[in-house]
Amino acid sequence: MGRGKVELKRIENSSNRQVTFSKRRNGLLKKAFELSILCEAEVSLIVFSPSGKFHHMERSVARYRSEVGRPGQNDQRSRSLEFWRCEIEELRKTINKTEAQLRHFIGEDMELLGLKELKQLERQLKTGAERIRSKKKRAISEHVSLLKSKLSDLQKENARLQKRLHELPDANVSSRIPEANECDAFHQRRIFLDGSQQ
Amino acid sequence: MGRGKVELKRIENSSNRQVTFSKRRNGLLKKAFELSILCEAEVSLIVFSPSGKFHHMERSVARYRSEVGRPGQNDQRSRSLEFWRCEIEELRKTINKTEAQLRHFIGEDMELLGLKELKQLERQLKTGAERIRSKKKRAISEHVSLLKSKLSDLQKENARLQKRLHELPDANVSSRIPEANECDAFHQRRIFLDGSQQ
DNA sequence: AACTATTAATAACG
DNA sequence: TCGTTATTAATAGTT
Repeated sequence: MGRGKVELKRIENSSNRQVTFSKRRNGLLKKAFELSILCEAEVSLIVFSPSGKFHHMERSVARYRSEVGRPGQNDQRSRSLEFWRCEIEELRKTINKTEAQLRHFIGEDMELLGLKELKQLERQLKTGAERIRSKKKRAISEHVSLLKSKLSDLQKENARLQKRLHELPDANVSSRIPEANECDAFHQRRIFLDGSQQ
Repeated sequence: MGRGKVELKRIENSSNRQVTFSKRRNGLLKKAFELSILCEAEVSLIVFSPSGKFHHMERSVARYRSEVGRPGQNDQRSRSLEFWRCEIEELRKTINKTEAQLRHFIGEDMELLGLKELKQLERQLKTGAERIRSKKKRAISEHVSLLKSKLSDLQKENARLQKRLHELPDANVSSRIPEANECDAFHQRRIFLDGSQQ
């Protein structure tokens, strides 16, 4: 159904694949839902996109029961589905709570916080900031040491190369050779720039 | 699609319902399979017929794992449970990630962070701390206003009571009554202490 | 289960 | 992403 039939194999064009995924996923969810309504079936459809996003459609006996108010058929299937859904709900709650805390740390969603919570938050932030600052200091000083040792190595290498150049007969040198001090300055500037960018 | 459209409600005729279930279930399974191939998606479709029969279609890492890792376990029930387990695993991962971020904010678990991440973290903390400080200020000033208005009300009430006491004959007063200014000072000191503790 | 008249889904395109 | 349209695919009712 479409302008021409498609053969059943991975769609190579990534953009086409994404579009087709989106359309067919919706179609599938719709049909799954229809089946569950028309035929009173328990349907559970789970789709992970290639990029890892999660989509699902579910209409189980348990849900139907709660909607219609019909007393339960306590068969194992619906109970096990129920169990997993509960488990998942719990996990989602945990995620929401943790994410809320996270937002509090960056100063969002604070409307419901009391003075006490704000104070605690501030203290935690202060501790955190101090620890991070000291960690950063350490990281920077390590980085600087590394740069210094690189600089020193390069300077030594420079000296060695210059020495070798001076030892060569003039005939082997085709173009102008920079003087030792020019060369040094050139290398040192390069190194300095590299360092400052990191 | 068929001779006339159908409305989305339970098919009352039981035989029609069974036929439709069978047809649509096959269609759904087919489409789910196509989606998984065309778009490289992980798809799990589980259908329980009204009479309790189980049908499913899946193409996913979980299936691969359950078939390759534990060859004996490929009965239908355990496979459907496998998907829920998978979903739960994903959620747990999300929780772990969020909690790690949270620990970063309080300055723990920073061993693996680079300079860039540390800088970003510091900036976020700073912003957060500022927002929290201003929110706290607002909360405190609101609290102080509240206390002030309470103070004012109490002072008025005091004045009123004292006036009534003075109007009474001396015989009705059993103990010493504080002077108006003593009373004021007492209240103001209490309120001041309350305010400074918060 | 097979058949078809119809509706629904969707591939390609804008 | 969103809408349109030419086509194919699914399927409701029928045999």
